[in-house]
Amino acid sequence: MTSFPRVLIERDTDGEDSSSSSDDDGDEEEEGEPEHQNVAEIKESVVEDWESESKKKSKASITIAFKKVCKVCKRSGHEAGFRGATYVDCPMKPCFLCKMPGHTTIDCPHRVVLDQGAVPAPRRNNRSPLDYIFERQIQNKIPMMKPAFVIPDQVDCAVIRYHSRRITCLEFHPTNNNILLSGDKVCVTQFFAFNVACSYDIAYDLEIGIIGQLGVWDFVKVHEKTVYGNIHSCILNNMRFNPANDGTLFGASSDGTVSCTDLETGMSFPLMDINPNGWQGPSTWRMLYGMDTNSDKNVVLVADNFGYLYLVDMRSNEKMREDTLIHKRGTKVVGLHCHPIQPELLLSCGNDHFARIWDMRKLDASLASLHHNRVVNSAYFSPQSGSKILTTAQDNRIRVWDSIFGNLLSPSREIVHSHDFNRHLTPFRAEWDPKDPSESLAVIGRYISENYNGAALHPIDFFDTSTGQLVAEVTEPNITTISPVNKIHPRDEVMATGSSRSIFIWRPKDKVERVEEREDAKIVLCGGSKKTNKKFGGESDESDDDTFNSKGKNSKSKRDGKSGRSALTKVKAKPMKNSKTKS
DNA sequence: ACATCATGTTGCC
DNA sequence: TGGCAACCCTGATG
Repeated sequence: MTSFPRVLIERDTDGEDSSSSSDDDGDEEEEGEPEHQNVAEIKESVVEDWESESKKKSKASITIAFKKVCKVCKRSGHEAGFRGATYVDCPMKPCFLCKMPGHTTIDCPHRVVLDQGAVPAPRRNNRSPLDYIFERQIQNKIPMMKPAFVIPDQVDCAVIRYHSRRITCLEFHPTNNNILLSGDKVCVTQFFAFNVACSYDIAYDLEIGIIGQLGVWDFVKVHEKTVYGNIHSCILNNMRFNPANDGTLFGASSDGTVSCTDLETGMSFPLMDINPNGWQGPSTWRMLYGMDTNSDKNVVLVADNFGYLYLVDMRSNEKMREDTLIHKRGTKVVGLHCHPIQPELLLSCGNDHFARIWDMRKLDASLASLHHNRVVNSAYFSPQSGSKILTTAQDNRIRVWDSIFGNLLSPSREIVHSHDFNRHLTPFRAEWDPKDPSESLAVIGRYISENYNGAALHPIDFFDTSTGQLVAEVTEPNITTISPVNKIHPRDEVMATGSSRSIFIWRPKDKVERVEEREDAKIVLCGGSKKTNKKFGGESDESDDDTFNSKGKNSKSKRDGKSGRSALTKVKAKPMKNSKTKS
């Protein structure tokens, strides 16, 4: 409260403020805001000490100042924001975590603080007879001792500022264990901006590709300071390796093509173009989002922003069937996933608040529709048996659906977890640990921060979805940014994280060399200036050839870099043009 | 320690 | 259905 100014005046007429106070829960006109009814008087430059104001304006001075208002609800008397490393919510809004009114995240029952950090509610639904049946059945099948989860919880190496924009997807190489692919995305509007302020149709006429970046990084050779440069590709919404040839990668692109990129050369060619007639206006321009490959059927599956699914033969590049509407017409299909065992089964999810299970032989009706309250960011079959489905929705809930022991009408588990939508962040997606034999470990980054000894950090959460328990929250003091993209290695005890423009490789603590050893050359700084997070990329060793070494010092100063644009040559991510031209 | 800005999407009307 | 605001913990930069 020391941050409140002593003298307050309502900032006047933000047109929408009145509307915002009306649209959000007009029920909460509590006595905490006596001055709200007196705005007119206050605007008459009645100035009050904020503390006495709460005691009903007794005196008026002449001083004029601006009243501090809450940046969330635009009202006075409180202020949302950080107090040190703890974020204080606006009390006028529903809980930012569970979305229920009446409390804030600090008091949220889904954010019980134990030791340090957040523990979710054990589960929302009461146990049903199905649960007990499930337990009895599964107990006969699994070993008595459930193997312990392996949590890669210590940063082993990192590439700082690898990409020029935020990272959108990560993919481990299917055969080379040490290769990580990363994609970023230049937004269409930015594309408009720097390409002479043109629009999509002009770009189309000019045959300008929309540029996203594809990074290929050998994270073991970071020691030897070898980082492959970035390969330009078209804007990637999703990528998958070609199951028949791990040297090529398929990409679903917003330009409506399925691209096939050769990782050696960086050359790519379109497998399919769903805008064969070119630009007919934004209402008809189709963009591809969800994608997966099916090696049994030799098809690439992609889905677009109008709800349609397309199948392309990988070898002949022929479309396999008529375009099929699989989600509400006009809504984006953001995710596709093929069942790991049964090649006919397909899972899709999209902006119509549904995830759907399909039999690919009979796509006119879905086998099941999993309803969510908000947009579904992702939906994945469990990696081994495919019997469970993990979905992430924008209502801040992770759901597990059981196709064997559950009825799929409602999730078998709901975990409240902070992963809100934010236009600046890549959408969060909960992902299975592909190595977990019990198919229960899932990872997802957390939006809201926790105060870790004075530092506001956004952990990466590991859930045991079979119990709903948070089993690990992984943090690193030097990663102060949110980590929406996380991928667990399919074979090694490794996890990759994309956080803002940087990539981090985690391993279990006992598998990481001691810090003294790794300080030498495990953090590579790419591109831009070196103002980065504290230790990572801190002081640079400019005498080095093409990378910066991390010194692990200056963990205090966040902006301690000096100049240092010079020393990055071949390693760096090519900076995007950042022209300010706008029409 | 601030201010600014980039600029996507959802959901409502 | 199309148009249009609101959007809460961003992150980089100056």
